[in-house]
Amino acid sequence: MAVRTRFAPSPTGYMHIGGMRTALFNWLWARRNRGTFILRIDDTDQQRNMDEALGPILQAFRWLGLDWDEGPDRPGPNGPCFQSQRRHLYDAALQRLLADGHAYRDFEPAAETQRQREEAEQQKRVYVSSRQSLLLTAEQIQQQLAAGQPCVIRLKVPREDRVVIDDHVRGRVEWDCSLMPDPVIARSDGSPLYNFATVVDDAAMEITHVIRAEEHLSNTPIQVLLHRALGNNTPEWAHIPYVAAPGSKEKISKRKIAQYRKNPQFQKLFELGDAVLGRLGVDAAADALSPVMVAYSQQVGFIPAGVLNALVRIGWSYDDQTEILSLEEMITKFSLERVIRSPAGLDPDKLISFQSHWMHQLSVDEKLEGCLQWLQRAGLIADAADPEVRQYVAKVIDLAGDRLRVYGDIFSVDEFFVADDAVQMDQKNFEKRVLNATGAVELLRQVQQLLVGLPEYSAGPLHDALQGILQQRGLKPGDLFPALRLCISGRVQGADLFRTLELLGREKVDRRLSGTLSRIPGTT
RNA sequence: GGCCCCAUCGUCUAGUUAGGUCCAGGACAUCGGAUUUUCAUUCCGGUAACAGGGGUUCAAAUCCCCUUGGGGUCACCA
Repeated sequence: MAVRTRFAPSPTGYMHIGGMRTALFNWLWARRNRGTFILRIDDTDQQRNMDEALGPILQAFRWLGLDWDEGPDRPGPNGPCFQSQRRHLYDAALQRLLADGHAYRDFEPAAETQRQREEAEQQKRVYVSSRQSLLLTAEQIQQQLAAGQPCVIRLKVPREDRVVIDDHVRGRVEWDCSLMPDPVIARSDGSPLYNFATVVDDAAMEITHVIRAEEHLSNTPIQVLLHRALGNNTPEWAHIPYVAAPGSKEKISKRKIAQYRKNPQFQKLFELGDAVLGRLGVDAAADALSPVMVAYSQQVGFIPAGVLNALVRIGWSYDDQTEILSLEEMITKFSLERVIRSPAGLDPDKLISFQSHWMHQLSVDEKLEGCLQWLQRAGLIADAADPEVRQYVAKVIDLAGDRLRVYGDIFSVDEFFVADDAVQMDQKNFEKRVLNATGAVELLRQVQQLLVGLPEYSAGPLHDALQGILQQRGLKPGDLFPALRLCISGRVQGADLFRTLELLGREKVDRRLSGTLSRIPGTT
């Protein structure tokens, strides 16, 4: 039978990193089996603006290159992919269940049910539904209905049964039905609940493998029972571990961002993110964007290959060696059997490491397209289409080399883009290397003179000339290079100094040197 | 609390189904060293783990039991 998997997010307005990992596993399983991947929208409880809430989710899929065979924009042979548009199916199934006696109308007031629940808990007794409404005769039920008495519809759990599944990752898991309350499958307004709609749709869409996070494991017996009651074939199950917060076993959550900021393991990612997002005018401290969301990595300038590689290795491995995998390799190598059982924490450091690896694989042209976008959004370049700008940026990228891990890292060499008087000076090092270093200022003046008159302003000659001064004066590289770099870029560290000088060019270097040196008090 | 799940270096994991080749392998992080004008990269090297206790066995990270710990879930949310 052809494999059909689905990922069914509810439109929340953002794509969660953990959900993305679940989606990836579903997608991978479908692709590796030449099956079908379905994107279904679980919007049974949503009143908000669909476009707005769904947009970011589809956007995340498109960005990462996970395509769907059936989805919001392309209904499958089994109907639309919005649950809100499949109501007739749920209604029909409900009628069937009611007629068969697998489900019943429960007129018990919610407060009363709640009371019983609490009472059972107090008495340390397992709570199961009272089923008082089952005592009603058909006439009584009609009367209640006619009187407008509200009721929910519950599945009548066969209490003498057991549910046993053979989960692809967890193995055999079983439940005793005598311990289960009758789950509500339709609200008093007749609308279906998640567990019910899911089962109806999974069956209608002929889903063969339900691959979802472990937190759904407790929903499984209910869904199995529902499938049985409906006479469906039960899909195969694979409950993958949820994605935990770095260094913990707790499910990673959007609400705990403030906590994560204090987490040393999250340090680097936040530093990277803050630096980039700050430049883009995005308030990273606000709730709107956080590392828990897929959009965060995109905004910071991660590339799909890096994110995908990090995601696939959370809770899954191919063997004891393979770390680097392209999407294509994942497709051929992925298997449910090698999904790990215990929760796995997202490792921000490893994310960055995978990202660096894949970024380094990109050609200068590919990096160029990305960096141009970031530079433009930060207002550091005026026109990304301008051939001269493009050529210049390409050179900067080449010079930056491995320092460019994410597109946003282009901001770490912003000395190539800001105005001469807008260079941010590392004041502390400036004092140490220039102001308080004996003879530094005088040396820099001599260097400035030398550079202005240098016949050929390129890395080689620049190197030779500067080395020449050092030799002449019996100085070490450390006496000049950091100081010079500071004057022209504001930083003590960076890419090759001579190539930096060359790229910046004679005029800029001279202006920056003049500007910096003129601000030094007590000198003329 | 009930039900269910999980437990190997700081982290992600290999090894557990078929016990021996594992005084436990890889990757990231970290620490040292080499290269380099600095940083980054690259290359070498180091530190570092089978939660605890009982069994079974000639032999257990691997099988069984118990304990402990962690987590998920218990809605007219998804």
